[in-house]
Amino acid sequence: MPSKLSATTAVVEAEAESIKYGELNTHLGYFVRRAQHWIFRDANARLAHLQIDVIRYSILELISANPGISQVMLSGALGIERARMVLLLDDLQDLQFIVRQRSKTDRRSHALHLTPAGRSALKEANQLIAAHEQRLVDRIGSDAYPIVIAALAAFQSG
Amino acid sequence: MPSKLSATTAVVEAEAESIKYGELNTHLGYFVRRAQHWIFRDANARLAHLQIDVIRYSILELISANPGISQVMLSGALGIERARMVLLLDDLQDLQFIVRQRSKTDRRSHALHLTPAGRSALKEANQLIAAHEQRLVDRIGSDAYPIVIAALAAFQSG
DNA sequence: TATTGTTATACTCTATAACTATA
DNA sequence: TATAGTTATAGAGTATAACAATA
Repeated sequence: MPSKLSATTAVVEAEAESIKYGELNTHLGYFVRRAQHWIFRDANARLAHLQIDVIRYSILELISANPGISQVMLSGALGIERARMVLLLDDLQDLQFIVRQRSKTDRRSHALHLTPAGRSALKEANQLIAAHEQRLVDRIGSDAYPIVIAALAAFQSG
Repeated sequence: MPSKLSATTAVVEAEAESIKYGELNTHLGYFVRRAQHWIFRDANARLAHLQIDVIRYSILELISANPGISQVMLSGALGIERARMVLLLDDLQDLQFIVRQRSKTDRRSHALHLTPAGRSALKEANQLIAAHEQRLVDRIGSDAYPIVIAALAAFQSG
């Protein structure tokens, strides 16, 4: 940490500190938005060299946990429109991390699977994300962390 | 609540329930994303008839709490690019909720103020948001709620 | 030279609608 | 008729760069 800031930076920080947040200080949505911004920026930076971001990582993880899952089920599970999922899966297919197989029981749908390269990338991603997660624990406290996860899980449905 | 679901819906729900979330169940970022989606959808629906959303509401609240604030300070406080802030303020000005005044001390910057209509809209918005917030408390529990707010406040800086 | 507000551009994400092939 | 995947389009959000007025 620098013991001395430039005059410009000091002024900006002093001004930022003097801002009053009013009712926003009592609104969960405001804090959730700031937290998401911070978390995604940190996680995306860690995943960048694998050429994926947290959204594409989540897709890899879900295919890994549910081999042969269809595109609509994947879309529903992650809250992503199926039209957008097509493009995201195109990216992962271009990286040769996944394959789309015609379902044998319903020829309209694709059965999604990881390739060996996809499994390897996911393994590394999970290590990077574990380090990221530890940083979050350190930041909010190991006592509060499980409470926050349990509380936010209330928004899983509906 | 319907006592009976259509066959199609029942199948979809059964499939959705059988999905495994793997490592995602241990990642704060995943829960934060789902929570933000839920919270913003609920809050935006409540604010819709005032012709604003949560972002524009936050701007009104910050101008109210900091009369005469400049556009860059507002941008910095809310984490919105100043180029985007211009268009958001245009919207609020078109609604006649705010005015841009030339600063007397620095003619480059605008001093932002609420109009009477803006104060009135903000007052109603704060009531709508208070009801929304109570719904959040009910959903995550009044014991966990302050812990979650305090924990997520750790992402305010940096 | 640097900053404020502004305009412009490109990219991403979201939301819809429509098309095809299958069921 | 309905569904899975796809394509296309429009609107919103994000990120940059550049410009005029002002400091």
